[in-house]
Amino acid sequence: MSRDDKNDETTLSPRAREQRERILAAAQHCFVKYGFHAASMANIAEAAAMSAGLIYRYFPNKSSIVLAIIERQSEMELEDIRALGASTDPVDALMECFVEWSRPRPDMRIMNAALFLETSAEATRDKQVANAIHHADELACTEFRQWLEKPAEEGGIGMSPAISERRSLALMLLVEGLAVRAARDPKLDTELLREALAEVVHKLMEE
Amino acid sequence: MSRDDKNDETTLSPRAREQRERILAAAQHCFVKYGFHAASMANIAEAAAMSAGLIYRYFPNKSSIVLAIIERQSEMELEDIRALGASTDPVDALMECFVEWSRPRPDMRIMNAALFLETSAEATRDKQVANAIHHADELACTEFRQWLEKPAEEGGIGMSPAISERRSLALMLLVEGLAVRAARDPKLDTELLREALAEVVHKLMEE
Amino acid sequence: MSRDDKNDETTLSPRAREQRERILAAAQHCFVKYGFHAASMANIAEAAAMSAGLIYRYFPNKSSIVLAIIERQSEMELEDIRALGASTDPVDALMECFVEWSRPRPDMRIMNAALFLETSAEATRDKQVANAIHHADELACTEFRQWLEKPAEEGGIGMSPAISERRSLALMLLVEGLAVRAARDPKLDTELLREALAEVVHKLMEE
Amino acid sequence: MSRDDKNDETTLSPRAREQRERILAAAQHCFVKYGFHAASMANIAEAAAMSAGLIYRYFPNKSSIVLAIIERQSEMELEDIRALGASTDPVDALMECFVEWSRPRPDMRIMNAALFLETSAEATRDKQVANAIHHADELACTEFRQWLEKPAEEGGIGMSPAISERRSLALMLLVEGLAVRAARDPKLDTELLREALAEVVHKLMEE
DNA sequence: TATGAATGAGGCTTCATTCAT
DNA sequence: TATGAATGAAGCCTCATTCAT
Repeated sequence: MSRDDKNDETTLSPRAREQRERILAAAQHCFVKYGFHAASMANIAEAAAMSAGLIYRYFPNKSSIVLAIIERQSEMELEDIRALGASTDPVDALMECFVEWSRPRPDMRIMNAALFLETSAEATRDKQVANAIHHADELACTEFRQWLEKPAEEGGIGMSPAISERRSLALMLLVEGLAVRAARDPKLDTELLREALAEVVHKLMEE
Repeated sequence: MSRDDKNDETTLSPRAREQRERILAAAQHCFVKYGFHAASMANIAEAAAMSAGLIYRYFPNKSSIVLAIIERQSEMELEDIRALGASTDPVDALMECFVEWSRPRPDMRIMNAALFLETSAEATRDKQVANAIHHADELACTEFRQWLEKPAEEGGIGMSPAISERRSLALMLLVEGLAVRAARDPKLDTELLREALAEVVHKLMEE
Repeated sequence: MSRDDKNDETTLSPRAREQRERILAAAQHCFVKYGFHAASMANIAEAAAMSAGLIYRYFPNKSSIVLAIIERQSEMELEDIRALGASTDPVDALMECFVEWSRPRPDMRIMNAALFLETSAEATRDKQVANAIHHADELACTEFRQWLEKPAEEGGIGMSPAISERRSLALMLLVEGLAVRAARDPKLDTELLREALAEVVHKLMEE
Repeated sequence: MSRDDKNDETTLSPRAREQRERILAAAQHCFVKYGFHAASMANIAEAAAMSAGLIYRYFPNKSSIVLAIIERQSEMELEDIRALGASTDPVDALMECFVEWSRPRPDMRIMNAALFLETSAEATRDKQVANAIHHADELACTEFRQWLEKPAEEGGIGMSPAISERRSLALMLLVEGLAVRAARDPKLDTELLREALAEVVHKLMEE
């Protein structure tokens, strides 16, 4: 969370912000394609159409880029979850997630299954990543609970906190399992998946 | 699956098989600790208490070790799933998985959450890994279905194939979500998790 | 000595001279702090509160700055020696040198032990530096001799040229040894040093 | 002083010791030629006729090589001082030092004026270097004092400790000044230098 | 005049892999 | 069979220098 003031988004010139964005997009592309470790700064530089040296004007080192990507990714996850709550049919929202995550070249979207899994694995080894992830997960979990507890008069289910605690966890397992599936079997029969999801999700939303 | 004949397990001398085993155990240890890319051949050689050069007598290169580890891992997954079916209480079996996966140093066991996730991510990029994984997943899924469909007279639930197809998929999502949780939040409250799992699993086992 | 005409001090506008001065002061500061090689143009630019690019309007490259600093330094050395001759007690003057040279942050003064030593070492490798230094040393030596030979009626010692030739060399060894000491042992007991210097200097000033 | 056990000279294989020696000789050569910072690992590798990577089997990084060279150099300095005490005429010994130090290519000897000066300058900036140097200087100073205090019946001067404290410091200044001269003016008239040294040294050896 | 973004070469270091022994 | 020395390519990063603005 604590960023170098130099790169603090609030004090960045438009140009600098633009460049950072370009680099992050390139990095995201390369990380998806090769993985965090296998992607080289040269790969990223090429994808960003700039020299490798220039990247270091905007990021102090490679791992800060990784971290920035992880933070961005976490934000996307949160948005996904919010979309899930906002959608008429949560199953549709989940399916959309699956399809997007398993797309071979998700250029436009930060969230990507392989990245998500690698990030999760990295949390096991890198304290900084672990912290970033933990924070993101807390937000995600809260979001799930608020969704389940939203009163009926607001169009929600109005689940009791005692139950929502368990159910939100179950939902997280499901969503994260979806990410694993997206990576391991991107060609999974979507109809079958939809049915399976529909069943579980509905069971989980009953009081 | 198509292995170099030289290393085909059926033609291997006992000595060779032993050495391969030693190397794989060491590699597993290192991959868990550092990740596939960050673990070096030197790390593995040291963990195996042999010279780096010797490893190349048993494996043509690093990625063949990775592949072998992935295959072994898949076998362990299968065993986990079988244990799940065999246990009196599947929830207990799941909890055991979670605890083992999230252990900081699972020296004795091949299956490990971080490894599983990294492997899954790698499937996105490496065709060979993808194939190995796909095969493993099919076996796993079949196992789940057989468990759900086991006739009542044999102590099973006797679920109908039409339903078990969906439910086995849901179970996989759950189990794989568990792996993600184990990596992202190893200190997760196990009591809460048990309750959440119990609820979903029981719902999924109802006709 | 042969400078680029563009930067010849005689043809420089006051503005340009001012800028050069600012750069040199910054460079001196950085060279003392980091050493000739470790100090970067970016460091110097920051210390001079100007852009890196602008420096190149006043100096063709980094090594020309190094050379300019060396020349300035030589001038300071000469002043030190003159101060030594002019002071009532040469030992006091030497002590002052030592203290200034070994100061951690001699911001105001160009002469600095570490810089002096690095410069001397560089003379071994760079012909231009060697020339600059040789010239400076000749002036310094002459200064010493003139001081020793100054007639008694002018308040001097009136040493004979035959002897002053040797003694001035001995004095240089002493002063330069002082620079080495300042770098190697800046916390050297100044009282002891004063006594040691007093003894030798007085012996060297006897006919 | 505290070395990595792996590189502890007492546990090194003959081969390893040989290689370390080869690397150090090459490094010494390059450091003299280019300076500590300007000499690259590639330079050293080439001079040692081995690949750059191989150097890292024997030294963990460049600065450990620098430190090793500094330690060796300090040992040579000590030997020089001992030779000075042991020689019939200390002035001869000093002259020999000067000549050796100022040789353009002192391949056989570690001690070299430029290296000595650069080391001294580096002590200003690097704590590890400062420590190594401080230790070396203490030994050197002790050596000087023991020489001056050696009783007459053993062929010494038998100087009193009170005086030797000052005189040994003066001698160090002189010797170190000699190093500076060797770097700054390697073509200095040796006859003149000898006379100058003879005079001061003899004065310093009188009670 | 002044900026600072941009480059490209080069520096240090690691590591999979080979090979003489 | 086993070692571990050796290599070379590649990775990350820094920096003097240039150039469009």
